[in-house]
Amino acid sequence: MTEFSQLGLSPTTLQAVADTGYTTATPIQAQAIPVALAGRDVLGIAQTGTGKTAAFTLPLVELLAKGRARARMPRALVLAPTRELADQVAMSFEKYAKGTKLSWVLLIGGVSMGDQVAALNKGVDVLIATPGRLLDLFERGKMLLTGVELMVVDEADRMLDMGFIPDIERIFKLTPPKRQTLFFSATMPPEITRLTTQFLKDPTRIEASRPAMTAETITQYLVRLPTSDPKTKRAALRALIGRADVRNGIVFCNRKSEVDVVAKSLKQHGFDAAPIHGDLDQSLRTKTLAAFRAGELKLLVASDVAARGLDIPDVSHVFNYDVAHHADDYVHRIGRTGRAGKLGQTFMIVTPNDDKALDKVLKLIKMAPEELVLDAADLGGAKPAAKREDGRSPDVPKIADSSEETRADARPARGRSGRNRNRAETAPAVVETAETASAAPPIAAEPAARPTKPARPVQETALRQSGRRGSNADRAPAPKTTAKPFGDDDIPAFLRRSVLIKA
DNA sequence: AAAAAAC
Repeated sequence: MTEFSQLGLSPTTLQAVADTGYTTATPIQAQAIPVALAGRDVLGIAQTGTGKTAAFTLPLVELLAKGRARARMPRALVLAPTRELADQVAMSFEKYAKGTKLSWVLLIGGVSMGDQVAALNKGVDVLIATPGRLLDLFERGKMLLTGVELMVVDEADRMLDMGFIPDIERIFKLTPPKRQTLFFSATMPPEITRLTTQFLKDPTRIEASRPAMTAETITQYLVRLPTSDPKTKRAALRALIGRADVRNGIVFCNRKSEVDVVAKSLKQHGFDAAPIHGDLDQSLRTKTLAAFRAGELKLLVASDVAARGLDIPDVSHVFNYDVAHHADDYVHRIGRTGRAGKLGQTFMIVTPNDDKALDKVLKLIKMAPEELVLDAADLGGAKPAAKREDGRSPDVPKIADSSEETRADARPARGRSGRNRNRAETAPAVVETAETASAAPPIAAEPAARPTKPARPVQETALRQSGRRGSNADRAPAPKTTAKPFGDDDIPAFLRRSVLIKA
């Protein structure tokens, strides 16, 4: 374990780290921070959730602390593929640049340019941006990139997926060649390799190897339906939500239109749900995500905009209303739960149309999720209303385990190195009846008694642009403990666990 | 196959 104090960070930065409660660095942080502080380029091959954001934010804060911002001449640039991810980087700056005079601005689309332009005119040290808005502002002559000493590219392979590579290339060329570059990607397809050989100078390659994909902290279930009729799927979803002791959950759909329909339907049935996807107004996206993070919204119905990288600690359930067409997305989706050592349950609804997609998912995760069977009656619909004393809805469907699945004994984590191929130990099959179901691992230790706070004002979006954000008090802070790895919240627990493999 | 991202 590497202590933070060993990494060459200044007392001010260390204090900001200490304030978050972390003392030990994750592997990517332990490796990347000294290299970056030495002024060298970094090629970080790491998934989201390895503590990557702090691995580049901290050296950035440290390296920039000395100089001063000039009008329209930012000194550092961080690029992220989605608005929400860019916002997360901004939150990281908010934490770690606290003791410095460093200023930053979030440059993302979907919000007015006014505040962004004002901040640029005034002079800002760090731009945290999605490529589209950055180039838009650049073309309008709102900033020069010739003063950029440091550039960070986050989630490069996702940028590739999204068609951003020409933009990234262009932005690279707008910055001076002598800049220092910190480049992160989960995978290294040829296009990305080409980019790094072209724009990075003798980078130090740092690899947090691809982690194991599932763990005993995440219990995965699969529900087969005889039909792909949307009504039946929605009824099944309601039944599952009603059955599970959902504290908060994300429902993933493959299409934006489906997100809207499912969210609307859930609301009509009395569930506390709201949609999030790329076609929705940015202020709504921001507000919805903030409400979900704050525990004010129970169910987030999402497209894959929310599948990757989003740091929402403490999601108790993930529902795959649709089987992810891209198997990687399934792993990212379920990785939204089971974080920070908490238990999580995931449910995947499978219809006869989903065979191909399901095959790909099962191949990737190398295990067979337990299959649940819903009563025909449940497909008529369950409602969340009228709780009994035991906290369960009277019309909670009984979920019977139809499979002969066996469970692996809990194994000690084998670290993040390589895929664990532990064979599951054969144990007597556990048939889950209505009785044993209630004795299932407690997912939500917390009662429903969460204080409700008013939703955060939309106006905060504007505040963010200027780098003078409102109080952070309502953004559920990371739990403070003394001796846990730094950035632990960012690591889905399942990344550190053994894999269950169907015997 | 779809999502994401600039106006």
